Amino acid sequence: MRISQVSDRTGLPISTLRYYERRGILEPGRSPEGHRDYTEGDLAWIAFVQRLLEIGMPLAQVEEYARLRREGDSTVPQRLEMLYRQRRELEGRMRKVRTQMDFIDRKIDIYRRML
Amino acid sequence: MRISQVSDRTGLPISTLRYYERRGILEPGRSPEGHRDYTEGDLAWIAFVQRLLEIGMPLAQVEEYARLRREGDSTVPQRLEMLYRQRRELEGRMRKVRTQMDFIDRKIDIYRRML
DNA sequence: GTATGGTGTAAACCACGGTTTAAGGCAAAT
DNA sequence: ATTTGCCTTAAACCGTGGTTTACACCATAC
Repeated sequence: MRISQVSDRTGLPISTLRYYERRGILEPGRSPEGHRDYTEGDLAWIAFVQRLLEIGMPLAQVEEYARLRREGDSTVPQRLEMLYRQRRELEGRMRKVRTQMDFIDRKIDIYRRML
Repeated sequence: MRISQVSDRTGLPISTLRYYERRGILEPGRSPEGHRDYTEGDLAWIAFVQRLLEIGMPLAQVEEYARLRREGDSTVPQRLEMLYRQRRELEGRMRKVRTQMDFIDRKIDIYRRML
């Protein structure tokens, strides 16, 4: 599958697909003419990468994740550890949002009393 | 109070205090020599600005908030509306984090089964 | 044969919220 | 006297996650 199709199916701009490749996250095969040639497996991996980014994992960490993945199944424990770390990250974010909510609610209350 | 003390008490670098001033968020008085002279009221306002930024309000909106504040109590309803808007923003963020949490939990589960 | 569309590369550019540097000046403290 | 702390303006720089530009190549469509 060529890059424009991948762009259509993933919603990622072509430029971004090439950018991820520069960062070592993707490494599609090449057609005889030197064009990128993506497999369905590549597509699934891109979808996963999109999720990792959505949950706030920095690109550098996704890069590291990709590196581990290339090394094979023996690195599953490390990858799992990365996911756990990200989960803790999310827990922190959740707590933070709750604190912020409390703050804004108090402030809103003060303002309402002023009216 | 001079700028270095404000920097110490708020944790904001001097450069940032001057930057906020350029953006129209702060406007401390001046000493006879032309040095910035902050009051306790300024300090309280800076603390509030820090909270607004922490909860993810863009600097441009904080600027707008500051502008309203300068206009006096008649703008309290508009400011209240800004706070409501930010609260809705936070609600969205909360929902998002919950979705992300679900995703990562599912993925962790899959990986654990692989081991 | 030439126009169109897709591909390739490297490198500059973007938003955002600042931070840092440069270059010069004034006033109080040591 | 010289160090320290403040003042000014203007502009460059930072990280992050891309986006855009400039330029060329290749293959099919007309």
